Amino acid sequence: MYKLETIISLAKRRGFVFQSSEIYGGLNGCWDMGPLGVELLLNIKDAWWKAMTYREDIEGLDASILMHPRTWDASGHTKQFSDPMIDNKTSKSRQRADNLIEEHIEKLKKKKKFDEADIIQAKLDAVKENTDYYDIIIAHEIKDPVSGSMDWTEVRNFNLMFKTFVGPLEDSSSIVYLRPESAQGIFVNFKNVLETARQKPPFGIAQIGKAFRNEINTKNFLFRTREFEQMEMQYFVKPGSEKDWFEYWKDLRWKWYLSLGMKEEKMRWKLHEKLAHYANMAVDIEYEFPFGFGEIEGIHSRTDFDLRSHQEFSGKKMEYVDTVNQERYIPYVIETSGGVSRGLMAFLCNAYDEETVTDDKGGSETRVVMRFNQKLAPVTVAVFPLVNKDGMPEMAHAIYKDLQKNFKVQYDIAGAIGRRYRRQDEIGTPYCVTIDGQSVEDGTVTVRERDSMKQDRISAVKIKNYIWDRMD
RNA sequence: GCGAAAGUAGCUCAGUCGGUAGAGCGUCAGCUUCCCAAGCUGAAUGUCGCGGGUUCGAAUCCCGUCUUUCGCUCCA
Repeated sequence: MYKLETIISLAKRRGFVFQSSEIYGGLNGCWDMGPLGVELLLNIKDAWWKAMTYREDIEGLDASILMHPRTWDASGHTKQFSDPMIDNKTSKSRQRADNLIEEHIEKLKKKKKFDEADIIQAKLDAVKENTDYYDIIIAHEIKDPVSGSMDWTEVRNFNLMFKTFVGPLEDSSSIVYLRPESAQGIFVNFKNVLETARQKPPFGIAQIGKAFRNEINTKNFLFRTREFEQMEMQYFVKPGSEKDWFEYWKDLRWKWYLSLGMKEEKMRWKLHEKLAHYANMAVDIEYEFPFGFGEIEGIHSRTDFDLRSHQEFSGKKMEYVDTVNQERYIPYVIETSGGVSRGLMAFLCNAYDEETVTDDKGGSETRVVMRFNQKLAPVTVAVFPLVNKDGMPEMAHAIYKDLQKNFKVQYDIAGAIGRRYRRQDEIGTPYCVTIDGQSVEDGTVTVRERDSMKQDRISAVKIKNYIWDRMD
């Protein structure tokens, strides 16, 4: 297991990821994709888009980030997306008020004080205002688990949605939110897509887009950021069939990561024990990062919560009418939701490798190799003239220009050939094409494969097919 | 948000007692080189995170602030 700093350092050194606004000291938890990072990012999104939408039952969508404020009333975010927090003045610890009370109830149950536990539970269920949490905490003398003190502040709300204003007047009537999830853009367009794309359940809508959450704190490089991108697909199914489709998508999404070279031993399923208000089944795919396992994708069975809620709040019917079987229903939804930059970070960690290589003289050194899957590698092929003379640069450059029509290619003439190979290893380029003295005479080149460092001599005109043959 | 640590060249880091900055690697130019980073010559790159204070003088001492890392907390 390599350290996260090692990977961040390489990401910076080679132009994968930079800190946002770095020259001004950076902005907390915001990151920019450099020249190689953006290629990797686009390759991940492209692989996802093709896997999800190049099939008959899924349509694409790109919804606006700003949405009608009522959207968030319907989705539950206005209410549920703000956490009631309470601070302890003695220990300076901050707790979620509702969690604090729930823990207290658990403790009482362990002590077999069921009567008191039930009373508090009933009060907790009836909470309407933040002061209600406070009253429970004071009335039942709930102490700070850190200090044991009861020196609490009032309960305050921490809203995780970014606010901004539409139009020139910054008053409450013009408040809009940056979407905290991209899913709602799909739900509000359910009927539009259903009709214009002439689909019927089971079918899905896929979208890649940014979402924003004003997290209390950001963490672990790209893992938790306030601005992030999601790859989401909402699959609409007939109520009653959701369990089968849930299993279907679990299986497919797991295999998608494997198909891009993710190591299965680094992945695991995490079952949600506490379900969100909208879900009846939920699992995460987790990847083992250097700091531990973390979610990279969630597969959730969202029931008809979202569509039903939008129907209620908007007054527009969200039903599918099956004219053949003469039935109408609000579809159930299976959601697959992956974090793009979390995925990128997982693929970065997954690719990073150091190996010891020995040279002719018996010395040894460390070779840093990013073992990206060929579909994800930021640069697919690099072209080098072996030496900078005898017609080799000219031939190499012509091959470079030709490969550029189909691939992301680098041309490198600087330094010894071994150095150039290593530069490509460090950014994960799967193939290096070298033009040597024989090339100029018979039109063949050597293709060097990144992981094995083995070389094949092939005709220059066959390079593209050579790469494509290995792409699948 | 709390606690702790850190921030000096692109990266990794050194910098003594306070006297206006260095190394290795990398990068760039040229030479050399017929296959795996180590040859030769030369070059560029720093308001020492930012702001203030103390001092004749601050990378160094003090205060504030920002950022990062770790631990809590949080992650419907």
